[in-house]
Amino acid sequence: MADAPQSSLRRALDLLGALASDDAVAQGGWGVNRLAAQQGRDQSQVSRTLRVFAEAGFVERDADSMAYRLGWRIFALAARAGDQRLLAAGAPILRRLVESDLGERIHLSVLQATQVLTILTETPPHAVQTVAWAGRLVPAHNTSSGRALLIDLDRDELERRFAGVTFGVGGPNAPRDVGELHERILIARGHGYAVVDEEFEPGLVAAAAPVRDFRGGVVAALNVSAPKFRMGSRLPLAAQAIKAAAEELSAQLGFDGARPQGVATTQLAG
Amino acid sequence: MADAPQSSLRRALDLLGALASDDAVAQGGWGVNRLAAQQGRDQSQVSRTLRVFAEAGFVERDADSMAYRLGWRIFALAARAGDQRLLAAGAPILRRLVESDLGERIHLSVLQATQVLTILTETPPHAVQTVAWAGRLVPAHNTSSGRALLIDLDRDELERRFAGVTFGVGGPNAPRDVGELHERILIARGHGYAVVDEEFEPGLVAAAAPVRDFRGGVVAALNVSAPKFRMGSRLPLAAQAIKAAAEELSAQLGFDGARPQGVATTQLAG
DNA sequence: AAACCCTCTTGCATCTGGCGCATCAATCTG
DNA sequence: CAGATTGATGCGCCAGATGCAAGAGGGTTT
Repeated sequence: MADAPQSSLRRALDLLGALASDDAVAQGGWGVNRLAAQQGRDQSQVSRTLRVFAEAGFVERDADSMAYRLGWRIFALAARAGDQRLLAAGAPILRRLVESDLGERIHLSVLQATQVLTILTETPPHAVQTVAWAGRLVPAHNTSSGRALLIDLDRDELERRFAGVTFGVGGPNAPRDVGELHERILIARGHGYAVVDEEFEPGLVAAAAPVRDFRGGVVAALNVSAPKFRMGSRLPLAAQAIKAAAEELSAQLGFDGARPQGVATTQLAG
Repeated sequence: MADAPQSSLRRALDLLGALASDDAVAQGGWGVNRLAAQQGRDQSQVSRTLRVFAEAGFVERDADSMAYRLGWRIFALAARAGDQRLLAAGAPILRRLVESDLGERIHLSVLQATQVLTILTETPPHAVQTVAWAGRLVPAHNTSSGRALLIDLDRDELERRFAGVTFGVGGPNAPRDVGELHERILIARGHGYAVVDEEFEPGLVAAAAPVRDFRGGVVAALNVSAPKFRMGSRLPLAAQAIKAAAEELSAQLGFDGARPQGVATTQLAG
């Protein structure tokens, strides 16, 4: 904690993250006190910071409850954030996958440091309740999406990226260190898709394939996940379907089959 | 210029705004220098501030051009708070609609497989009896809300989605198969709103318009329904009012008018 | 009614950390 | 090669973020 450059900005941004948490959303927003307690900060600072956010439209305040929630500005920015072509081209592909072959949850996700951020989800009709996975962060090392997103990285890059990340949480078969992660990535590279069997969560299996853009780098991952009892034997087939769909999506992004050597497309610190 | 509390945060947020400008988006992001010049700030500060934004995922950097653009994290925040915002922004719009122009029942609903789930209702004071529509499920194929929610789907997607769904229950004019449903959806797409005349229930007419979020996809439908004897001739007018309100709600959800590419549709003004 | 919460805002002294100048490394130019 | 342009960083200075404590509403209890 010796160094703290721009830390006040960082703390301010954390407030936005807190307002997007499950609890805060479910409760229709949080008040200043609640936010301050949750973030371990003084109420006065939270109050002042939120005022600036509110003036800029990043948050807005419920007139009755005094609770803050994310404001119009965030949504306006979101429309211009990320790769719009990826989203536009991805949506119909997800819909098709979920309606036809697989009938299980389909996700499109991107890499964020050592985590996987789901940006699009499509759930089949028979799903009881739609859990909103969009916007959620999960570890990259024990998920199929993560391994698809990391599929081009060599051992050294993995070591660097996962330095300081604790492995071993999740399902029974999760990789225990970078070495094991690398081994499984090599297998995925051989197949062109990644498969996990009870790594992220007990009873859950999944398959994912990388999506590349015109530069050849991996920009996203398409994946399917389902309970093992339902998907188990069909998993290899599902993986093939996912791979084919990912290749189709890649083609729409201008990928011509040639992948460059050792070029990371998006660099993210973490 | 006397007081300047939290002004550094304000300046930082302005950087995000600049990155969301048409120019910045069109050029695939801006570099540090360009941003600094445009904001009238020192390059060093912009550089340091953007690093924090990047670490938090609010912006990301193109590895080749070094240009910053808005990151997925903003998208994720909006995705997680989307439902909350739909309710929060929707409520006053429903209230306003019911109090002014129409004076009939207004509903906000979402799609659940092949059915429509109503999540918000506003009834006029003179309502005979208030049936609690919120939480209720009705078919999508013979309701205006349903057709508004399905407005982007092409014939193939409809076929897949409605495979195994029995049509023909409801009012006298209900569509009899997917083909007829598709025809009526095409009409709705042309108008920007859907109208039903005694399809769901004899004697009932309704109009609905799609609500889109920052992703461009349809996330909800706004609709008005009333007895034919009371609404009949005013229906086209009511449909226009609903459409305008739906567009306003869409704007509050970050929809910027750009529909996802998918199937190119007729670009209608007004 | 006063007393007692709870909420959030605000005044103020302290001193962190944001600021811009300067320099430096790296990459494109001609 | 020099020259221009890019973005990163060391450093001294003081704007401004911080946290305490007091104040102002708004409820609920006694």
